[in-house]
Amino acid sequence: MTQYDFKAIEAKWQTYWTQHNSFAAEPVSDKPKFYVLDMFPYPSGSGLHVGHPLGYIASDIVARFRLHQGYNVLHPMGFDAFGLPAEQFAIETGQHPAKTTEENIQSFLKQLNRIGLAHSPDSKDVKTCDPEYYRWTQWIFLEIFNSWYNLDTDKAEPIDSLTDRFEKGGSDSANAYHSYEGSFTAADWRHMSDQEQHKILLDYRLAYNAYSEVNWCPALGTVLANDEVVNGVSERGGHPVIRRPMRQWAFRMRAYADRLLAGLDKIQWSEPIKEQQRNWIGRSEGANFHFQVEGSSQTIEVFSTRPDTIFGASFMVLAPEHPLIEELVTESQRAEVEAYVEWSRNRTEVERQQEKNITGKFIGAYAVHPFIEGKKIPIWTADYVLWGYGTGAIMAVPAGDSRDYAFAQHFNLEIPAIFEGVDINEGAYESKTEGILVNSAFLDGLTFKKALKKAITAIEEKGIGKGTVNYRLRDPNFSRQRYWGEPFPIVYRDGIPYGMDPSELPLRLPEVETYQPSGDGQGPLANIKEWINLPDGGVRESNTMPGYAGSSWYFLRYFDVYNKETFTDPVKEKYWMNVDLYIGGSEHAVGHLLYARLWTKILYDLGHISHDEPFQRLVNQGMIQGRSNLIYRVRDTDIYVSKGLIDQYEEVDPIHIPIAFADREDVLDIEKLKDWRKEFSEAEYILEDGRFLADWQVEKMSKRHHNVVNPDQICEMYGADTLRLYEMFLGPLEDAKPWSMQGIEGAHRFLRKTWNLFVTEDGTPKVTDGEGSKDELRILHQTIGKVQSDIDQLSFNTSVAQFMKFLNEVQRLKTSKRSILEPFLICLSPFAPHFAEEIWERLGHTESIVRAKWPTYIEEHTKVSTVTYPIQVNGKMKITLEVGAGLSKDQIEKDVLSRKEVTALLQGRSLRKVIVVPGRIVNLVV
RNA sequence: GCCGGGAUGGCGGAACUGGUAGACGCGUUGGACUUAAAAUCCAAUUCCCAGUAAUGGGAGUGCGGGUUCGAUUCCCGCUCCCGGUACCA
Repeated sequence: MTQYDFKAIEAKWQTYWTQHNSFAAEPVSDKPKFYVLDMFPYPSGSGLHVGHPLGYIASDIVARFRLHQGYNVLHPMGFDAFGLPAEQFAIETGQHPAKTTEENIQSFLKQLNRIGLAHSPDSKDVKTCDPEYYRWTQWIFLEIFNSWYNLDTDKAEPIDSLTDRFEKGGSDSANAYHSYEGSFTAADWRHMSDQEQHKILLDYRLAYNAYSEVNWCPALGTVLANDEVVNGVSERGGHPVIRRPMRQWAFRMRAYADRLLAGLDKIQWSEPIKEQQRNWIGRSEGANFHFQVEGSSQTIEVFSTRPDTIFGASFMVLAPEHPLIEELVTESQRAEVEAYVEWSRNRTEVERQQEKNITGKFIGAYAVHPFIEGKKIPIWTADYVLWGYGTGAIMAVPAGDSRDYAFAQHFNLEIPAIFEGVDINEGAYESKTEGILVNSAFLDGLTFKKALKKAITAIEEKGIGKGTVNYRLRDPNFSRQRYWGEPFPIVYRDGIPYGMDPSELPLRLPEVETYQPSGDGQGPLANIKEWINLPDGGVRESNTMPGYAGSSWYFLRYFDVYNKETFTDPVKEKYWMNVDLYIGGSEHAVGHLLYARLWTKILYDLGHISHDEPFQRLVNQGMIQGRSNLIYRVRDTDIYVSKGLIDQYEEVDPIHIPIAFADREDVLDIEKLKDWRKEFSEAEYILEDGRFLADWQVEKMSKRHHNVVNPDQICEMYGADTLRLYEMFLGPLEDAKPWSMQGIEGAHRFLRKTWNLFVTEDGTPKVTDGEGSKDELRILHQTIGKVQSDIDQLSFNTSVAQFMKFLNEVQRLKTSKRSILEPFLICLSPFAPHFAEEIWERLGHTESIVRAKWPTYIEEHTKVSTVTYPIQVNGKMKITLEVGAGLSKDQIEKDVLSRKEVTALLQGRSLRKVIVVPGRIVNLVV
C-alpha cells in the first residue's frame, strides 16, 4: 500500500540532489550556457514569505527546463544582507546585526531548500555583508572614486589619465563631466599642493562628496528613510522630522544618462519597465536662460522645455529653497515669505507634489520680460517647483502648462493667450504637436517644433541663455548614517577624502558597543573614536554605503564565488555574462535595476568586464500581496482610535501592526500590541462597542507592513511540489495577486491522482508498452507544446491547467502507455521535481530525471490549423472562411464543410464573413 | 501630483493577431460508495425570466461614449485598486 507520501519523497530527493551536487554549473564549458537569476532576497527576520517563491519557482522551472535541453545552467541564490531591519533590531535588542543576519540566512536557506530549488550550491555563499564579498564592493567603489568621465570618448577613465592632462595642459585639456567652477593652467596645477590638487579632483571624480537634504529626526537622533516618515513625523513614535542638509557621497550618474537610455534599446525588457526607466532619467530638451530682476543686478536662471511659449510668461516661481528669495524679498512680504519657506522646507517632495491645495507667496519683486518691452513679471515662491530639478526656478506660462494654469487661476494672475483658437478660460493647452502661436512677436504662426528652434536661437542671440538638455535623473546619494553597511574605504586628511590602498581591503566593520546613532547626524561609526581617528591624523568616513551597493554587482560574483584575487575572473565573466533571464519584482524597476546598469557600465569602461548591460532579459513577477492591519493614531498624540471612530478626529495617521494581532473580524488584541513595542504600552485606546477595530488593506507583503505569510506551513501540509504547482497556477507570473489559500487542494489532488496513474496500490509501476493512439498523442503533444511556449512567455498558470487537462484526458482514455506517460512526466518535472524523480525511479530509471532529454512533440498534433480561402458571393464580395479551433489537421479535414457546400450555403446572401467551427456555421455575418 | 500596471462568474483565473466569453482549479449543489464520516468517483454550476421537463428568451468582461457586420481585445473620457516616487529592500 503506497500513497503519495510527499514528505518522505521530498526529503529523499533533496538529500539526493545535495549529495550528487546535481545543480553545480561547470565553471566554463563548450556547452551553451544559460544564466537564470533571481533578485536575491534580503533575509528578513520574518523569514521567506509566500511572495518570494513565486519568482524563484518560475526561474527554477526555466533552469530545470534548460537542463533538460542540455544547457550548462547557472541558477544561483545569494543574500542581500546589509539593511535597516537588522540594524533596527540591534538597536532594540543589542543583538549584533551580523548574528541576526546569519541566523536569518540560515533559516532562509532551510526554507529555500525545502522548496526544492535547483540552485548552484556555491552561490549561497554570496552574502553582501561578508567581508570577503564587501571587500570587492569597496574595491569597486574605489575604482569609481578613482575615475572621471571623458566626454570626448564618452566613457569613464582612470583618474591618472586626468592628472596627466592637467599636468600637460591645465583644466582646459580635459573635456570632462565635472562640477569644478574655476580654471587653471598646467603650471598652476604643477605648483599646487597635493591637497589642492585632490580638492580639485573631487569635482571630477565619478564618486564625490556633496551636500544633500535628509530627513532628520532630532528626538531619535537619526536620519530616516522617506517611508519612515508619515505626515511629517516619524512612523516609529511619532516624533517631528525636519529636512536638513548633510555632506554625503554621490555618483555622477548624469554623465551616464544618455548611455543608460540608449542601452535600453538593446535589451529585452518589458516596454513598461523601459518606459519607467526612461521617465526616471527624464531627458528633456529645452533652454536655460536668465530673467533680469527689476531694480537689481541679479538675474534668475530658469530651465524650460517650452521656451517657445515665452510670450505667455506672466509670472515666475522660485522653489522655496532658492537662495535668491532671501535677497529679493521685499520687506513688506518678508515675514509671510519666510514663514512659507520654513513650512515647505520640512515637507517631502512627494507631499509637496501630492498636495491638492495650491500654495505660494508673492515675494514682492519683479522680473523683466526679455522680449516684451516694459513687461513686469511678478516673482513668486511655491513648493510645486522643486529645487532639485532644472534650476529650481521657472517662468510660468499658464496658457501652456496645467500646473501654472491652476496656480494663476488660484491667485488671480494674468493668463496671456498665446495659442490660436484656444480659449484661455478652458485650461492649459499642452499639445506639442499642434497649436499655432499668436501674440508671440517673431514666433507668431509657428508650431512647437519650429518655434522651439527659433526661440532658442533668439535667446542665444540675445546672450541671455542657450539650448540645453536637462535630466530629471539626480546623482544618487550613496551615504547612509547607519552601522550595518559597507564602510567606505576613505580617509579624510584636512577635510579632503583620499581612497585607501586596495591592498588594505577589506576595511572591516568595527565592533561597536551601541548601535544607536551618534545623535549629531553622524552614523554610529562616529562613536568609535579609535576606529574613526587614525594615528597619523587621518579620519575615516563615518557613513556606510546604502543597500544598493552590494546588489549593484552581485551577479558578477556568482560564477566566481571564492576568488580572492579579483572581484570576478574575466574568462568566466566572458562566458557567463550577461544574465539570460533576470526575474524579480517590478518595485525595483528604477532603483536597483538602474544602479546595477550604472555599475556595469562603469566597470565596462574601466575594462574590467566585457558586457555593458547586465541583464539581457528581464521579467517582473507580479507581487503577491498581503493583507495588512492598520490602526489609527490621532495626529501628534499618543491616542489610538478604533476604525469606526476616526471621523470624529481631525487628523489621524495609519500605523501598520502585525496581522496576528487582529482576529477575523478585525478585533484588535490590545494586550498583544502593548507587549510588542513600548510606544504602544502606555498609549490610550479608544474603543467602539467595547472593542477596538483595526482597519485593513491589500498591499505589498513586507516586514514593514507586518503582513508576511510564511510558506513553511504549506510545505508541511501539502508538500513543496504542491506549493510550486499552486503558486504557478495562481495566475500569470507578471500579475499582482493577493495571497489566498483557496484552491491549493486542487493542486494537491492533481498530484495524488497523477501518482495513482503511474503506480499501483502496492507501489509497482502501472505502465504498459505500446504506441500511443492519435487521441493520446494529441493530448501529450499539446501538453509538451504548451509548456514550451509558456517557458518563453514566463507564464505558467496555463501549463498547470494543461497538466490537469492531460490527467482528465488520459483517465478518460484509460491510458497507461509508457510512451505517453513518460514524456508527460518530464514535462511535469520542472514544476514538481521531487514527485517526478520518485516516479521516474519507480519506472526503472537509474539516472536522475534532472537531465533527461526533453521530449519532442509532433507539430500536427498541437498546431491550431486554420484553413482560409476566399469565396466569391454574388460575384463581388470576398469572403474568408476560417476553420480551426485547436484541432488537428485530419480532424478539420474530416469535419469541415467542403468549399462547395459553403458556397452553396451562401448563395443569395450578402455576407462578408463566415465563421465556421467543425461541422456547423457559427456566425453568419450580414 | 507625476510615472507604470490592473479590473472578466461566489473565488483564482482562461480566451493565440478583433470572431462560440467563462478553459483549468476552488467553492457550492445533487448523486454513488460507506453503519456513519473522511477520502474517492459521477453530474450540475455566469446571472435573470418562463417551463414538470427536454428547452426557450433576455442580460453580461469596472463606468460612459466611439470605431466595426462583430469588441474582454482597438480608440476617447472617467472611477477604483496596486507598484514606484530617489534613505524599505
